[in-house]
Amino acid sequence: MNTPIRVRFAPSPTGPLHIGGVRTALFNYLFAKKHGGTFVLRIEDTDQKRYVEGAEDYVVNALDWCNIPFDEGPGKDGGFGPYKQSERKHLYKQYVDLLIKNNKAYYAFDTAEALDEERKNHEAKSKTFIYNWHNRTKGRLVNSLVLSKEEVADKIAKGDAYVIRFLAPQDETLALTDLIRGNIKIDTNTLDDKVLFKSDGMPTYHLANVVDDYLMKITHVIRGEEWLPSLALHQLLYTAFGWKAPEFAHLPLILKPTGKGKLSKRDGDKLGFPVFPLNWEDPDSQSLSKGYKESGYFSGAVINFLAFLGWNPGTEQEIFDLEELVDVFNLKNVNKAGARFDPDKTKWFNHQYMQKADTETLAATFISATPEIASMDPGYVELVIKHIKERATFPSEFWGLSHYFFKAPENYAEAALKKAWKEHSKDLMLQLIAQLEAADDRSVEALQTAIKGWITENEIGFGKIIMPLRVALVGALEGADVFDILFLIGKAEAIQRIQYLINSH
RNA sequence: GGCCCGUUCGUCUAUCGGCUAGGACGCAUGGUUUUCAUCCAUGUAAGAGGGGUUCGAUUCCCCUACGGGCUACCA
Repeated sequence: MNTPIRVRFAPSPTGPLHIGGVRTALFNYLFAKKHGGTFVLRIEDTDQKRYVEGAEDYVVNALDWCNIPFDEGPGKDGGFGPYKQSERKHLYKQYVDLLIKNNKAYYAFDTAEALDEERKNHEAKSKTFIYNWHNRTKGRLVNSLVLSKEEVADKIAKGDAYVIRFLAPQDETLALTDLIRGNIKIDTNTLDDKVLFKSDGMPTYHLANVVDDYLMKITHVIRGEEWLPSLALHQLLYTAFGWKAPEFAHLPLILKPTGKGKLSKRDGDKLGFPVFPLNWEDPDSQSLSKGYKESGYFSGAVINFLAFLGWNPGTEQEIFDLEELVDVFNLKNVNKAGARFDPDKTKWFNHQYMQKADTETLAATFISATPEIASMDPGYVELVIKHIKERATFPSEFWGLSHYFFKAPENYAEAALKKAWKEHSKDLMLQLIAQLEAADDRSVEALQTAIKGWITENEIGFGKIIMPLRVALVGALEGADVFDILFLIGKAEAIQRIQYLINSH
């Protein structure tokens, strides 16, 4: 009795998929998986002018990286294909003709220039030009509502350009339902007669969207709030066709971290955080926009923080993997208000995921990304990672955090030297070398016991030993536990580094 | 301008008429680390304003303000 749940993510290939788009895809995915449904990807490329080469592949790759692959879509036919609207072009005309036949739509021959002119005139009188009931049969507009049947047929036969407009009903109050926002009432007199079919023979978004959702048996339309104003039109279209409309849910928008408006590409450039999942090189300007992937974000972290933009589980748990999200996701917990994007919190999420990440994998990527350690033993690198990952948010920080595990410092930080290197230091370091040579170095603990014991017994003071030792090993007063460093690089290397500091100061 | 949606700490949010308004990020302070970071603890800080409804409103209704979206032969 239950109809199978089918949702779709329907981006337009006009550029790289924006992080807001990824969130829409994610919520669709979560909803589908939660209900054992199907997640469909449909490419809405009805506007050839805005088509951008590579954008479609980008969407697929991005979803793939995010681990939210589609069940049906381009290259994955589930019996409802094709999944690109340009390949479905032939389907739409018959539906719009049906609307014309039933007096739900009409031909309009107004040129773009003529309409622009109307708009300007209205604006000059500080009025708004709306193509609908109050002027479609009056004024200067040319359409099949005012022309005779013969005139219309004649114009079409002659090859005059035309569009097909929806005939919005008059004096009706529409009761719309949104799963997130509840009931919305709309006066149909405020609606305009939207173009359904363009003069280039392509449908507009509104027509293609409704027809395809119907043909693809979509049960729930989960999309961004920017579509809320179109809900009335879409509902009306379903009614006009005599189809049962799907359920609708409009997601709150993702807003800029600071300032006004919704998150845009420029915010990322300006504030230094990605707004795209993957790198994107603009084919025209050749300019590169950084992606989350290439910036060192874990896809799980990106998904996690995206899920929390406009949604929350109602509990105090914040870290969720994809499966857990599927488990607890609920449209009822989606907020109505727009959510400001917070780059700091995304970094915090990434830090959390860094701690959970597999050290062997981290070591492997670290090695391949760092020429200095290309020939290092992966086991050793993994040990190093274990010691430094708690201080890292991104893998790109690894080298800066761990270089002293691989090579001796080439110079010493001025401030560190000033603080740690005193009159007695040379002598003490010489003594330390002697202690190290004799020390049991089979474990960190043994090493630590030996050195600490020596310091305590002779009442030298930890600072006098540990600080210059750290400077010798690291080159600065920073880094991991000094005994961990000592143990990992080995006492021979450590002695060499201490000797070098003694000789040079 | 018109239409629609929204409004709890700086930010993301919990609260489904009865709370000292909870958590997280950020920030501050303290502790751990004789380093730095992490980590831990504590602190900081909110219900846009005005009317109703009610014994009682952050929660329900209305108005105003503010924010956002849409207003193309773009999606």
